[in-house]
Amino acid sequence: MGVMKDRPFTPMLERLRDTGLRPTRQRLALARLLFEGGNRHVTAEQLHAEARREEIPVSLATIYNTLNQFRKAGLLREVVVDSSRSWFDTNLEDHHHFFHEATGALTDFEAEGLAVEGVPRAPTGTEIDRVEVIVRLRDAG
Amino acid sequence: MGVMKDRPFTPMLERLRDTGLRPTRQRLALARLLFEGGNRHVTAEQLHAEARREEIPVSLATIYNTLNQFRKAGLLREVVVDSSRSWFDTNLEDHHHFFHEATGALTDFEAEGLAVEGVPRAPTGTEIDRVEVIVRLRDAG
DNA sequence: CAACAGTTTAGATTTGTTCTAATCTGATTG
DNA sequence: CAATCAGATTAGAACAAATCTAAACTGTTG
Repeated sequence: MGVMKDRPFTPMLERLRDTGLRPTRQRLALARLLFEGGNRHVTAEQLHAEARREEIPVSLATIYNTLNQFRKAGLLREVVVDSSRSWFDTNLEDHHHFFHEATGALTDFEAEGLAVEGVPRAPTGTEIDRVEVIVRLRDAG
Repeated sequence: MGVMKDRPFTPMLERLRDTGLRPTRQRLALARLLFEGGNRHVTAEQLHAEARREEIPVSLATIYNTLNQFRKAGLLREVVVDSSRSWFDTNLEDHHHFFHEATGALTDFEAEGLAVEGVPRAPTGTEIDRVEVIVRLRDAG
């Protein structure tokens, strides 16, 4: 509801064109890594390493450009949980995150079933953009 | 409940000694900036600038050391809202944050009155450390 | 297929943070 | 109260993530 879900087989090429981004070799290849095969979280360095493994010729600068363009185009969301690097999340549905401090592992959980009540009103001149819930985990003891 | 609150006039010196940190000139001066005069949020650079203004001779390295030691000692909490820098919060009570994306302004709101319900159980082997709520704000339209 | 705006790139740059190793200082002890 | 020494501070180097630069390249359009 709300979010217009892409049909699973919309070719990447079309999806990119729709955002106004030219479907170049690099963007197409990165889009495939990111969007084919389920939701995922990546950092720029991770995606770069993965691209190298798949022998996709793409520079780190382009990885950063592309992640930011995809984010601006609404194809990705940034998740801020870790002050040392930026995470990007392909899951656009309403959801929240588990963050395991010890390992840096980031996992989604659906917002369905979660209720945040009693959020105070936004300060004058502002309005609420999004309520983000981060559940920080430690090893069970 | 839970959090042992310091009496407001516990001298800084004692508070530091209690944490096992030697009350040096620098730590004492920084503790005064941080803890006297109400709760606040600072970045390392901000605190350094402030110290310079007050003519407290302290290096940026010491600011970082001190903020991290205070955090480990439980005198400060780190707030992760912004992937470009670390914020430290002197408010140790149970509370959450407004974050105004446009200006970078960070504000507290009390957890009292807020209810987060339906948080799924923690993945096996882990347990919930803390549930953090970040209310991201945009300019009212 | 010419032309050009948009894209990619290597490498330099910037920024926040941590590290290093030399110097200094608060606490302890005789 | 002087000597000692673990712990603290420091300037500057080093590091890592991210952005910028300007030159080369490539989709698209006419």
